[in-house]
Amino acid sequence: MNKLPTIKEIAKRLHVSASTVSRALHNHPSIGWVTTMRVHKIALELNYIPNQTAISFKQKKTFTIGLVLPRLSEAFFAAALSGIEDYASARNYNVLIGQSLDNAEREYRIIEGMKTHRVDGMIVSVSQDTENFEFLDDLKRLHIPIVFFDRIPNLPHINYAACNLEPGIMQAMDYLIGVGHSRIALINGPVALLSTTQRLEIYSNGLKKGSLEIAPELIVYSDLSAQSNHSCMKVLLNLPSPPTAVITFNDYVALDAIETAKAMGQLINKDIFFVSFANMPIWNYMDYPPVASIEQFPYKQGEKATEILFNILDMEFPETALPVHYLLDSKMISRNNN
Amino acid sequence: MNKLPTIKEIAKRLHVSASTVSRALHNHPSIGWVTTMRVHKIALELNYIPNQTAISFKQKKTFTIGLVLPRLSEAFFAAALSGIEDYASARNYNVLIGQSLDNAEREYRIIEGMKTHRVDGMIVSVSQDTENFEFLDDLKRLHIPIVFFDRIPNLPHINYAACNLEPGIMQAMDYLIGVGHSRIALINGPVALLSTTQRLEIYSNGLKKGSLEIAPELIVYSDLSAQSNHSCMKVLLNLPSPPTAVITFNDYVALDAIETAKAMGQLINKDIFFVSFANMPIWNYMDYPPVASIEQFPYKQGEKATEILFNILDMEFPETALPVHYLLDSKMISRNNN
DNA sequence: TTGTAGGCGTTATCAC
DNA sequence: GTGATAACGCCTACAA
Repeated sequence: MNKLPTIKEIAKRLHVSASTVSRALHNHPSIGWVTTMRVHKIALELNYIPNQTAISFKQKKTFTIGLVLPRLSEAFFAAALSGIEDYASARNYNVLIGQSLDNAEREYRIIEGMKTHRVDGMIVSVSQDTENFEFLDDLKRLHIPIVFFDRIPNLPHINYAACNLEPGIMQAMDYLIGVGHSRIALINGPVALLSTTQRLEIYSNGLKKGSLEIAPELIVYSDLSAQSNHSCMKVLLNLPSPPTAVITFNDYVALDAIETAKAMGQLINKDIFFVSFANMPIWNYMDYPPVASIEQFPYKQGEKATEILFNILDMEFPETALPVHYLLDSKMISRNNN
Repeated sequence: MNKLPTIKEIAKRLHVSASTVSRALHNHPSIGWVTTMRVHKIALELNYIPNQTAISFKQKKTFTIGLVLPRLSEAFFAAALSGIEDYASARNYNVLIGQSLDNAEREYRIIEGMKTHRVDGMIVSVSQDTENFEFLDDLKRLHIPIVFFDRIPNLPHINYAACNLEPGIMQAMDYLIGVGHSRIALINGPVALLSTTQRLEIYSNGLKKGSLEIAPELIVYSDLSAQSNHSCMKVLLNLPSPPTAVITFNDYVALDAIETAKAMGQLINKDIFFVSFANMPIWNYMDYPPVASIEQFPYKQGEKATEILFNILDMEFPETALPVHYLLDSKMISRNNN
């Protein structure tokens, strides 16, 4: 049972003290050039691998950030994760990941784990049914800064990176109204979500701006299940005066809605037009894509959230940091090839 | 600057020793019922949060597994990650993640980091150009078991979970030949990948089994870039006797190939048929999906890899563990609705 | 330029 | 049942 080489082991071989080795390995200027070289040489020979658990323990710093996402298999979050991992790894930080599956209790357990793990910071996109935010107090006590991302709880004094839906939706509404649509529907999401409220509000403003009346029957709510998406679309098409354009809560809703519309004999981008949120890369390959997507740049959002987090981590007195709100402007991507 | 409560702090308050508190918190049977209760009560009052960095250091165990994937934004790997995270979190393990972006050097650095981090085990899907596997020696020295997954290096004595492509491809070949195709092309991947060789071999066997000749001009190789995918398909369609069916390396290749075929005036699932690997959920929404997909069950593969890893972690003498090879049978999913 | 000593929070061993 | 003590590997005043 041969043990792993430690700093002490290197010290013994070179007849110097452990502190000298420690300093030499960090290229501390106070250590002589010769000694430093000799230490590095032996370290290489012995294949010394520093023990991060000891370092983390001593330094009270793990070089790890915790990331909590609702669902890793959703393209949007996978892209965000990618951006976060990129940014963190460039800063030599590790990413500890947890998926809540939109379950508040699971989410709580994940955060609990990350607290005991003493991650240096957290990035969280909260689950749909999270109502208890007591964990924020603990995080404060532990000096673990947290940045929310995309799914933002309605709380004061929090850091977040998110998308400003306004520009994208307004562009889409302007466009739709501009080409003559007057019956524009909205398949919205769960009312508990902030972004649902936002969509509704901006949608209403868009109609107003275009001098159109709000028709309550054109606003429906899906719980985001496939079944619910389908039935929403069905309801809309069965109206006495059905919509000619539909804005859907996200791409997954759009997929289902488009499917339903086709099944009900509608010609996509002819009889009826769709606008969706998120812009899955895959749309480019589809035959009946939405006429426009409202791009929310998940990768960029992830990067930005990480940047905010690292800015806080780099501060000398993070506790004095003011909350940072980063709003990335959404943007309409048109697929109208007239 | 009020410090966080530690075991010592609890001990002081109760006028007992730190050892007693530690044991009580773990509900050790040797500690009296009353003491145990009192400790738990105070711990709750003080909101004691155990310091995992200290525990990891002391126990030489981090309750963390390292996961290295080529690309988090690929649906296949995102699904696998989801399976791995599920399994690990159910066992109260954390997942540390790194994406190599199919870059051997990046991958090396990630693994380096996970070594110093002293993860308890690793799951790796190697990058395309990884040739140096010296890190395996270090991992052995560190007693960090490693399980390879999906992308398996050609080395002896390794644990892995992967998909056996044979059943899926054979089913697809049988099907295609059965309905009368005799010009079946293969758009294969980079020759460096084991799975490329496998696809070629099984494809050949399939032809032989169906008493068809191997036509070398029907076998082309893509570097998996969109451009390369497109040009592969173009080459095939420009043959004097073009294929009527094409098996593509994966879904992304299929997307491009189908696009090219359409652009060149081919009617999908009429003039020409496609078979692809992986079965992205999105195909169900597409108008011209491949007639069949060879499903590789990424979530399940991820779960299985994790299961293998935990079996090793649970062993008393893991160093004596024989390599475990888990091959999940691929399966053809038909979209033929005749 | 280098060495000494102490300690981070927890657990295991041994003693009582 | 409980306590005292040492140890894990590393870093950092402070001393020399």
